[in-house]
Amino acid sequence: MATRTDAPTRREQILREAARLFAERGFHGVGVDEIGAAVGISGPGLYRHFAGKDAMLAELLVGISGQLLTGAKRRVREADGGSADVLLDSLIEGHIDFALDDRPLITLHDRELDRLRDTDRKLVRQLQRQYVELWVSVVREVYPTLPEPAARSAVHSVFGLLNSTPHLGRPGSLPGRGATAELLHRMARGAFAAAGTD
Amino acid sequence: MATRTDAPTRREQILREAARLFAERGFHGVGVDEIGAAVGISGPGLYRHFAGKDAMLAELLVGISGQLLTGAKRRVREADGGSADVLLDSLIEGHIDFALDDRPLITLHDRELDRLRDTDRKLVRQLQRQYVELWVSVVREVYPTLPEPAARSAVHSVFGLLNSTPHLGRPGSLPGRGATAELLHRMARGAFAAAGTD
DNA sequence: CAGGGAGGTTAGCGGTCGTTAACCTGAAGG
DNA sequence: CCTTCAGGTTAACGACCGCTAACCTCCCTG
Repeated sequence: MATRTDAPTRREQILREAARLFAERGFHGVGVDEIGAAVGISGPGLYRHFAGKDAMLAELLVGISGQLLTGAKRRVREADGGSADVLLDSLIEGHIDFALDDRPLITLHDRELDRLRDTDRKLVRQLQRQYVELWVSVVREVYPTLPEPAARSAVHSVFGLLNSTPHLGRPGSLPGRGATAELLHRMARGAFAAAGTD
Repeated sequence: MATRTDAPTRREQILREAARLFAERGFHGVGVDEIGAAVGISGPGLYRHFAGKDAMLAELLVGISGQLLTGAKRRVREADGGSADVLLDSLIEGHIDFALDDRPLITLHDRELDRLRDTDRKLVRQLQRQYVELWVSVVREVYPTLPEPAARSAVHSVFGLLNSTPHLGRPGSLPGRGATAELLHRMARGAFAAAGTD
């Protein structure tokens, strides 16, 4: 067969397996030997690709936060001039896609942040904050009576709802990806609507 | 028999601090010396009260799951003969109280389960499953058209929403405990309503 | 008032972990 | 054909961690 569009580089392979293992057993619960074994090399061979175990986690978390924020900004741009209501649906859809397709990353993203070095942690926190604030502004446009602190709480809570995908049973026991995505979407909108209705 | 308002025993003190530390830095990220220091004794002194570090986590997780389930069963009993709608509100209220008052435990409860020994993990899983199924049956009574798999997914998602309290900022930056509880309650009901409306 | 248990202490052992050092190898390039 | 180098290997080091051993010291009680 012809080479695929992008053969996954070894770095990406390592990051993928590291994410899975970190999500399963926690950052401190996984040894570098295990990560190496997961990609067919062993232990110290990883140091040809990363400065250390911390660097893998940092790259994962920065990547996640950046990807979420970039995607959200793109959606805002594409919806320019449209209704805030449609934009909110778009944001929800994007977040659900991410939560369903990259469960290990979603798990890491709100679990292992404190294991980062100061500089990396601040960067991730900043990206996450921008993402939240973007949502908050859209939510407040859809529900103008909702005070900002309540809107921010509501956004965090809806993230909790959408990020519950890892608890939803392994893919296969679900009613199907599309049905699950739609259910989550409806629930998120329902939650926001309930928050915005005094 | 035991009086109800005892001064916290050393065991309880240890469990409390261990829960906080485990939630902050992860089970593997906390050393026994730190736990000891948090209660004013040092390291190995903990072994006068617990068989080991694992035993502390086990007691915490079994305690959480059991407490949630017991509380839910009590609420079902007290609501006997009443409407399922009121009962669902009662369950939500109980879960919110727990999520707001014991944030470290809520964090541990869905994060460190895999660090348990087989026997303990199975016990915790069983308690959690009973708790979920209790919610599912109540939700299906309130929204009879909702299929069981969808109801179960909805329950897990609402747990994700309610358990988002640790992300809501330290207590003090919130609009107040009562207002936060009410907001979470409304959002949970809104999410369920959206799930149950085809 | 002996003595024994509850609840501490410090020293240290054995194992694990992240990381480095030193070495190997196959393929590309002039 | 020789060199270079990316990408591996194994050995080993130092730090840390969970836990045990050995010992101490109150306080309660018969």
